[in-house]
Amino acid sequence: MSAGVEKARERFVSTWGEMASRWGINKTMARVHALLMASDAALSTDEIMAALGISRGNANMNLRALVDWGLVRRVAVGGERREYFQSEKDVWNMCCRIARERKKREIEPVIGALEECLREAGTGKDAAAFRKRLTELLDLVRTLDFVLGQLARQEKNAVMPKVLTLLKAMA
Amino acid sequence: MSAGVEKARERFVSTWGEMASRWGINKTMARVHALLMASDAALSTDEIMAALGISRGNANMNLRALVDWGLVRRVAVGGERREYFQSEKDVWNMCCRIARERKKREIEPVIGALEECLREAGTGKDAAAFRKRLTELLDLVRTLDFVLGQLARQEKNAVMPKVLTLLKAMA
DNA sequence: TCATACTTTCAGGAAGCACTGAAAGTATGA
DNA sequence: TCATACTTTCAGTGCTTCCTGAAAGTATGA
Repeated sequence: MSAGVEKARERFVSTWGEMASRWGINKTMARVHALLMASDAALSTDEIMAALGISRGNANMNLRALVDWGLVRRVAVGGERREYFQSEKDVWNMCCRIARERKKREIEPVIGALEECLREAGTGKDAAAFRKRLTELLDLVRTLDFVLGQLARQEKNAVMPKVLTLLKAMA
Repeated sequence: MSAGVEKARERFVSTWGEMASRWGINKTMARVHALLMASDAALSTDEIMAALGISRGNANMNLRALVDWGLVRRVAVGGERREYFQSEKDVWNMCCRIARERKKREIEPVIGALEECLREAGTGKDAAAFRKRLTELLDLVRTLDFVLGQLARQEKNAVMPKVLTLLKAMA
C-alpha cells in the first residue's frame, strides 16, 4: 500500500493540534484525540506515548481530560490488564460533546457574570449606554448558549441538521 | 449616582478578558476591547494604558490587532493630534466581524490541510476507515465554514436572524 | 528645516502554562 | 499476603507567549 497513509495520519495529527491550540484547547490533548480518531484500533497509553513522543504523565493527563470531555472511551481488550483508549467515531456526536462541554464550562459562567455586571451597573443615568450594550451582549451570548444547547441535545433532538439543511437552502 | 457603575465596568472588562483567553484570544486584547465597549466616548492610547495598567507597546499592539479584526475604529477628535479609538457598538456586527476573521484565519486553512490529508491518504484498503473519518470531518468543518460565512455576510444577508428565530420556534 | 507631539517597533525579560519522570498508589492473581 | 503490572500524581523544569520600555520612526506646524 502507499506509504503516504502514515504521512497523512501525521499531518492530520499536527493539523488538529494546531487548530485546537488556536481555539484555546491544549495542543497535546488535540493531538492525542487526532491520533485516536485516525486509528482503527484502540490504543494503549504506551502506544500513544510512543506515537507522539510524550511522557507517561502527559499522556495520562490528556487522556483523562479527553474522557472527561466525552470524546474518548476506555475500553478493555480481551484478557489484557492494560487499558486501551478509543475515540468517539461519529464526528457529529463528537461535535455535540464539544458543544455541551464548552457551553457548560465557558458560556454559562459568562452569562452569570454579565448578569452580575448588569445588576451592579445600577440604574443611574450615566450608565444607560453601558447597560444597553450589556443587555444586547447578554442577548447575543444567550443565543449562542441556546444554539450550543440545541447542538448538545442532538441525540434526543434532530432539529439541528434540519436547520442546517434549511440554512443552506435559504442561502 | 451609584458607585457600582465603575465596579461593573471593571467586572465586565475582566470577564471579557477571561472568556476570550479560553477561546484562544489574547486576554489583553479582549480587555482593551471590553474597555472600549463599556465606554461611551472614544479613548486615547494613554487613557487605555492608564485604565488597564499596560505599557504603550502593549496597548499599541493590541489596538492595531483590534483594528485589523474590524472591531475597533480610529477616530479623529476635533483639532487634536492624538488618535482616539472607538469600538463597533452594534454587538451583532461585532459578532459578524469575529465570524469573518475566524473563518478566514482558522477554518479555511484547516479545510485545506484536511483536503491535503485526504489526498495523501491515497486509495489503499488499509486507509479506508481513516479516509471515511476524514471525509466526515471535512464535511463537518465545511458546514461550520458555511455557517460562519453566512454570519459574516450578515450585513448583506438577513438570513441568520431568521434561522435563529426558526430554531427557537422548532425547539 | 527644525522642534514637537505622537506612534510604532522590537530585543530582552517576565509570567503562565505545559511537560517530565520518578515516586506513590492501586488492582490482580498466585 | 505478596509480587507484579499497571495507573496516577505532582514538584520541578522547560517552553511559549505576552509584555515592557526605550529607541527609532513619522507627521505637523512654525
